[in-house]
Amino acid sequence: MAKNYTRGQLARAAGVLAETVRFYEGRGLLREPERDSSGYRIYLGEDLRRLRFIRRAKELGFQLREVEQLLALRVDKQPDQADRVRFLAQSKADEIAARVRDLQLLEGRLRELVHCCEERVSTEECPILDALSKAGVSNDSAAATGR
Amino acid sequence: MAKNYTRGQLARAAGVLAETVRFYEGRGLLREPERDSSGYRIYLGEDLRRLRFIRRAKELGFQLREVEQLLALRVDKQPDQADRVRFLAQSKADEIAARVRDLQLLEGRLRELVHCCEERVSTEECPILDALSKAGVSNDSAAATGR
DNA sequence: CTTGACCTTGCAGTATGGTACAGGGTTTAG
DNA sequence: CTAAACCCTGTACCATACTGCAAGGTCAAG
Repeated sequence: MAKNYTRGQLARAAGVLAETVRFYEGRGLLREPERDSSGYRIYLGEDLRRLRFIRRAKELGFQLREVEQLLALRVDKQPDQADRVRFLAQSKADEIAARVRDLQLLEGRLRELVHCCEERVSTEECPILDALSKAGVSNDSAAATGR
Repeated sequence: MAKNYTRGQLARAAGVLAETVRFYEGRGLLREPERDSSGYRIYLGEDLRRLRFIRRAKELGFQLREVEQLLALRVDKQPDQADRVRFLAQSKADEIAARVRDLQLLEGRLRELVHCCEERVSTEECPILDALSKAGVSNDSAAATGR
């Protein structure tokens, strides 16, 4: 029982609009599907899985370009590209791990804030700004000359 | 030693463009700063912390509207609003926790993929699409009528 | 006292990611 | 057999978030 879907059915099943499906097809995120005798798109279960992945990944804060990269991470029986895929997968995994750490930091601050509210402590003692103070690309050294 | 910054210095110290600072000011994400005798904006350390928070939160996948909400989570000595703040902080924390779970799932899949590459296993056995298969809003039941 | 790097304002342009028609054909329920 | 609810294509429009430019003022170095 391999079901097929029309564009609208696929969209509904994945929780997006039908127009979005066509947009993703244009962007190359979804393949160009087979057509029936009257030109209607015929989608399969794998398309649904893919579309759901795209939607979920977007919700996690990835841009379409990044989702594209994630979806491209398949070896496709060309073992000479395995090293490239491995490198990309590792980079992406590390990047996600860093993101998780920051999100957990922020979550911790928010939970502290909840606690402060319960204890009616002034917010000054629960600063949320400190949650994300990692350096990153920012170059503090070059600035602050007093004026 | 409380340093002040010009717009450009603040921007550089936070890792954004000077024009972005003005844009954030217009959006209300940064306060309207004091001006010196010739109209130049004078920023303080707290502005830098705030701008860095905005940048980092954006990198974590929050929209400016959400960043605004996060930054608004202060009680400001009005204890009657403490319950509202507590509720918002809790919701946001829960939301982040869910996001973390999904990201960790995806990270796990990527690490598996790395392993598959090392072992030269076909990617068919390391499907990344399964990483994010949670239901969410999607209503599978209504679709798939075969045609 | 000029040159270059900054600052000011207002406003226009860009990139991303959809979202919404218009004008037509198809399919299915009553 | 008609009406609703789909589907097709092309194209225009939208929100979000910047990003750049023009026209001018300021400031620090040489």
